[in-house]
Amino acid sequence: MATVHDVARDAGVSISTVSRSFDPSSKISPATRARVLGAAEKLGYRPHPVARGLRTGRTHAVGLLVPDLGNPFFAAVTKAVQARARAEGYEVFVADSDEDPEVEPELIRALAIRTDGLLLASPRADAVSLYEALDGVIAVLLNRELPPPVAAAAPPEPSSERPPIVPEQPLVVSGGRPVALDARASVVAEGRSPAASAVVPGIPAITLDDADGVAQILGHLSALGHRTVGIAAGPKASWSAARRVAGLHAAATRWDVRLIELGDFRPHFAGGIQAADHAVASPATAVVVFNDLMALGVLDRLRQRGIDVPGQMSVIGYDDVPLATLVTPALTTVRVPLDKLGRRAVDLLLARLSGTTAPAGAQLPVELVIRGSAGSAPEEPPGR
Amino acid sequence: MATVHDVARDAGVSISTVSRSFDPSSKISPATRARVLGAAEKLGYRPHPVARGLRTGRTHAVGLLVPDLGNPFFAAVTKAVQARARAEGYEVFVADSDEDPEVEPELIRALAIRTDGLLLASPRADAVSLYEALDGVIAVLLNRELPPPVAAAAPPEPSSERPPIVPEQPLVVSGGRPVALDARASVVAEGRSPAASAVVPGIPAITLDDADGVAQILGHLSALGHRTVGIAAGPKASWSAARRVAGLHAAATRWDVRLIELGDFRPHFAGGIQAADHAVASPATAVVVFNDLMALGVLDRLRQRGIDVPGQMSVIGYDDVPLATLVTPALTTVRVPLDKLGRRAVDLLLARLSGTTAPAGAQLPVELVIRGSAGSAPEEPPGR
DNA sequence: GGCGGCAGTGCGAACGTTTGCATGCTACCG
DNA sequence: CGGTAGCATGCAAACGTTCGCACTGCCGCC
Repeated sequence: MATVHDVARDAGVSISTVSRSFDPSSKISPATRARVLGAAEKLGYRPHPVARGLRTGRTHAVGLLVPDLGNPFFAAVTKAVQARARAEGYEVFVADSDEDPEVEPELIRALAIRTDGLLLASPRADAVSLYEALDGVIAVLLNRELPPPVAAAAPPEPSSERPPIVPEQPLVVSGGRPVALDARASVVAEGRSPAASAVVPGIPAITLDDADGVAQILGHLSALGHRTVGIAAGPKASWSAARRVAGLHAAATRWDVRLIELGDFRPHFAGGIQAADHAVASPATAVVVFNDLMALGVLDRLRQRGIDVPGQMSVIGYDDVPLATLVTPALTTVRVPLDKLGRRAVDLLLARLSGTTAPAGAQLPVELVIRGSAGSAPEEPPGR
Repeated sequence: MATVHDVARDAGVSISTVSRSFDPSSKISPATRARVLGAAEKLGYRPHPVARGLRTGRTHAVGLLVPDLGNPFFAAVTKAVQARARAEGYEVFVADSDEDPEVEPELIRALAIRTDGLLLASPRADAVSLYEALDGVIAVLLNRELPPPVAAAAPPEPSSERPPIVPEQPLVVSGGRPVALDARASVVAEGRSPAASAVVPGIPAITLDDADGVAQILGHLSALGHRTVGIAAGPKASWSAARRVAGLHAAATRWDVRLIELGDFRPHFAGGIQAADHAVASPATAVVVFNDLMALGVLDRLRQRGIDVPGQMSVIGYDDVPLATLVTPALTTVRVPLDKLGRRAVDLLLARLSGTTAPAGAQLPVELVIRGSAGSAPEEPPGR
């Protein structure tokens, strides 16, 4: 591999000049620059990223942590992140935690040490572990918020239990230790929920307007005459799962719908199969499912059991993965702007890295897309 | 971040000693080592990978190129690769080419410059481009072979056309330019095909025993009475797709089956939908599909068109992705050891990196798993 | 008792960059 | 015509490691 020295020798200049020739903001006489660039081209010189990284402290790489690459949701996010980062001259390290919250801190540390910043997609670990692991690292969350650790002044639980992952009201910090990232500006609201404009301190995050998403779902079901709907929730450790359940309860009172929590399921096809059995055993006439992968499982299981969708049971998913269109009946689901989610997260991270005063995050709007898997409630209550 | 200097000061030794304390093969008095390690622990010291990389020329990172992370096949491979590499102390960069052969060379170059070696999963680019881009880089192929560029002595085509991607007979190189990687040992055969033990020069590769896979498929279909079967092939640029088609033709003569090539399709659910229409329009009573994702599309489309599977049409997929079990009828498909594929590729790459004389590659056995989507041929030829 | 050997440690160079500072040169102005 | 501003370039240090080499004791052997 050619180095600056080789180029310098060939062009008859010093290595400083070579280096500067690659920096557009550096003043170099056009003639010299042309000569250097020519020589570099000839020798096939490319600046060595590692050496550059050592000197500048910038690796031009970012880390991405996902719970499961096998989930189309995260695969899509990864694709988007990777494409955007690369377009901005950044390479991306990917780590898959296999849905295990325990390993996340170590993965975060491993990624952080080689990268300029981290993207954490739906991390499953609890807030305390995350804050510990993220100490001193620049990060952006995707699809999760993380309020700063509570102030020591607050009445401390004597137990060493870690706080559960539950969506909390944006909390006003009285005297908490200042967050390293100083991300206290207000969230840029793009969604429709009024809460979107609330102050959310902590690590900057790109989230989805789950409240609005589930509200749209429930509104739709209510309009179709459903009065009893089941919730097939995602994994306990999922912030968005908890958040959506909370959102559903909020919306349920508004539309006078009775909610039945069918349980927490693994966010996979197989989890959906389980969920379907729970739904059938319940008086629900519709089931809202944590994600499309599960919803496809539900659909398949219902067909297997001879239950007509949407005639006897309506099913609504979340994410709008490509498969959703293609199954029969096509899945009514909530479209989330996956590529935008990834892109925005990268942009936000890069902005923070370059020191620009970036917004503390954003909440992206989602949209119910009505297809065939949800229909009018059956005339008489299901007699199964 | 603490550096060697901090640790050295704290432990009262020189930085060399600190560095050596982390190298198990270095002789350091146990007392000193303990003191150093203690200080390092106390200060939270971690060797800086970038600085280390600069000095040693080893980044302890590998690159992985995939055509599409959205495809469960590659998602699974990525997971496996990532897990294995991490276990061996390597981080992995992922690049997704979005099924575009054109961008692969640039992605390869970008990855290669920051990593110790590359894993190329089913690269779509032609051999010449790949060899150009891989000049001087250590790489391992997954699910594709790459014979070395033909010797200049061979009658050269006057045109500048790039050679198409077709599986070739393992070719005996008369005087080709020596392959940088010197990977000419014979392949470790794990499959059942006799050809598996043939000499395959070029870049080391972990492949699947496609010949055996498609032979099993055709044997099964033949036993079920099918005499006319359609082939829904994958993308033209896919080496394995071409290879499987070739394998099918070889097997067809053996079992006296008539093959109908339905066309090349995008390796997605949507591609399967197209393929299904082609199949229905043909006299085939069974269709063998390039991968499961497509096969699921076929299944769905057939159901939509009211065609019973397997009563009127049998469908066989390839890959055995998780969804295959869960759909109705469950997909008869070929199980490929995805995680093993990833693991072995990493192992092979790491072996080459460490200079151990590693095998030139391996071919992994595959296995037809019989589920519900293929059944006896209909009594009378399909009258559609 | 002297000396060779070896275990343990330190010194300093090197990896390929970037960048602050010094320097030389040109050109302009008084 | 001399001084100086400012532009273009070079010098050298620094980033945090690793590792070849040199050095210091100490032990044991003859």
